[in-house]
Amino acid sequence: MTKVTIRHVAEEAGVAVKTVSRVVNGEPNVTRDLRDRVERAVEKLGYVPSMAARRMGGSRSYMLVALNDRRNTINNWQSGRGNDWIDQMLHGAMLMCESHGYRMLFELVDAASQDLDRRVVAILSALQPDGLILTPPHSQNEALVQMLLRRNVPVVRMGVPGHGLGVGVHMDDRAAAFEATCHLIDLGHRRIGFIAGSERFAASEARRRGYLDALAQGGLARDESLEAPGDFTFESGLEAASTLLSRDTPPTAILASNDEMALAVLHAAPRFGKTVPGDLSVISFDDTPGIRLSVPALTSIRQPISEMASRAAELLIAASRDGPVEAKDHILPFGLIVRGSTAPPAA
Amino acid sequence: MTKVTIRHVAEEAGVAVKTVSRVVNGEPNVTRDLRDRVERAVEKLGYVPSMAARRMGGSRSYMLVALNDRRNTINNWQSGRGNDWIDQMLHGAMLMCESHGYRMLFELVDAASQDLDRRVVAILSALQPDGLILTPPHSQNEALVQMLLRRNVPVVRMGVPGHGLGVGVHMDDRAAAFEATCHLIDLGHRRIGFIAGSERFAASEARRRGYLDALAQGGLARDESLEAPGDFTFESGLEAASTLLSRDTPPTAILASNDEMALAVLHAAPRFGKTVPGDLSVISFDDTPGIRLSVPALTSIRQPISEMASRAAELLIAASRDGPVEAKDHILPFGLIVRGSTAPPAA
DNA sequence: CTGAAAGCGCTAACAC
DNA sequence: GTGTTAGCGCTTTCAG
Repeated sequence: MTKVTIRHVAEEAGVAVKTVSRVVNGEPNVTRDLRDRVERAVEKLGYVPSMAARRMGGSRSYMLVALNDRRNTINNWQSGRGNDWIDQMLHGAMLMCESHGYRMLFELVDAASQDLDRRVVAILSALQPDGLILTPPHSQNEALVQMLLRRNVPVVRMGVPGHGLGVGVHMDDRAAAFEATCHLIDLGHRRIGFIAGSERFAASEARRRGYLDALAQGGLARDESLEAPGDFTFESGLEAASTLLSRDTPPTAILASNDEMALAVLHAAPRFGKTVPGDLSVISFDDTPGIRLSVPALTSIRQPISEMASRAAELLIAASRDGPVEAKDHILPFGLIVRGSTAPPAA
Repeated sequence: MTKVTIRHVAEEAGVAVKTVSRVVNGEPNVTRDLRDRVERAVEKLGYVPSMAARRMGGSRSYMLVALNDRRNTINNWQSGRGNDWIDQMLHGAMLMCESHGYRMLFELVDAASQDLDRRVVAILSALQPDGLILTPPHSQNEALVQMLLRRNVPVVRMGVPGHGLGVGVHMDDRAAAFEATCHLIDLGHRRIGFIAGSERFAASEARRRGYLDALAQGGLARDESLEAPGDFTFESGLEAASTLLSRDTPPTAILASNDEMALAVLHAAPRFGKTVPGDLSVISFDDTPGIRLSVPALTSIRQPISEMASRAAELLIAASRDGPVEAKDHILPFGLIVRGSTAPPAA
């Protein structure tokens, strides 16, 4: 447990502490010879700089913090429903951090908290990260983002457009809903239902827009009675499905704003004498792990979560070296994964 | 962005820095009056101690590291299959850490790595955590644990018994397999198949033992041709199912060592003209999120992952205050979740 | 190109 | 009870 410090390396190599520091951090102005000697000493002693000391001495902490909604996250964990967003975010961000010698710390703060700002500032004070990744719904909290920007905290907003307020890394939800709806129209559907997502999330409105865009382009009149509200829960999906399917002229296809609600449609369909995809096609958003196992497996829009997280981390790490991130949006491609829940309407 | 340090608080309250430190850390020997003054100053200034500085000055880092297998974890992420173990581990450990003012850092190291020890030591050197949570397969690597213990790193081994080598937090896999098998026997099954898990994991052998225990207690002779090997993958489950179901006298029930392989049995059954649970009952291990969605939903043994992680964190945090953790095992209760995949055998 | 010295914000040890 | 001092291991600044 004898700790190896930079001083030990310096002695071993017969150089000054600062020289070791230069070598370890890849700084210029070291002769080949000294560099070799230091590297050999580092190797021999198994030296690894202490993160804490680096933070104390220098201006960087080699750490990024990702902020997630506490309630949502814990709910997902507790219900045993899994947590695809968290998984994919870790996937993307951790690996990117790793490849740059950074660490990713993942923190939970309740988005509905009264003293949200205070809590976030407390995290920043304690951790002093080199950057902050905000996920929905935090990432759409303009007041929060503004406060952070005012404090010069490097921030990337994930899952939403930055609209000039900081940098955003996201997919085009509107285009995705458009493409999903077009897929249904191409199959021959004319009455296409839509189950909206929670208004707490900006993506919900974008998805509705995309749905309407596609109707318009397909020459189909908007029928508001084909649009049902939802809040991303299974229960709300059940209710929306009942509303839509009990109409006199029910839709032959439904676009649900997330997987959970689409699964609810699958669940509700038999009660209305509908088989999927025979009598009813279903498309969902998110492509979470479970939907491969449903019967039928769901056709779904895949969000590039790990890619967004990876990009977010990359931008922040670059910024910690080269100065402020440019306040622009990075739009990453989504995918339409066609599985068994979509088919032409019954003749 | 003006950083608030302990010195600012000391000035504001008109006391010495050490007094602030005492108050913030809940140490004794401070009068009511001074304590109040300091607390008010802390509140007013929004002071939060810097983790890095705490680590530098003191003997604690207020941080725990959880070590997971890199390959497994990344595979699960990439395949979009979800990662229940990681989710539940974070759930348990993070919340426990949070409630004690600790942080949880989650690290990936390839268990098959040639220089595993070196990599782990590098993590410890960089982070200097107050404790290390080992998960399978790292937690069963005796050499690794021994190295860690030699270096006086506080360690908790998750998912496996400690056998006196450090502290273990786990469930009783043997008893769980026993109970699952008994459930099948109680339903009236006499020919019960078993699909083993990968030998890389110690739990696999324990599960086989439990299966055999139950057969013995139920007065059923062991029939080795009812035991098929597996490695926790869907493919291996498919192969095992084929082997078992193509016998002249196929089993009427199968106990699979994890969900993935059980889902494979569900998938294979129709090919052999079997319906589940009519002709074939299936029980699995792990109770991951997806199996609620399979048809039928799987009866499964639930591992108390979040509880184990929570306990592990608790032990480590206690140890960082009160000295070494006692080298004993903590056995947490599992659950048998009965769903739709088990029923009495066809008459 | 290299090195010496001065902190970073905190706590441990010790004095008062 | 309370305050003072001396580091922790690094990087920053500034001399050489």
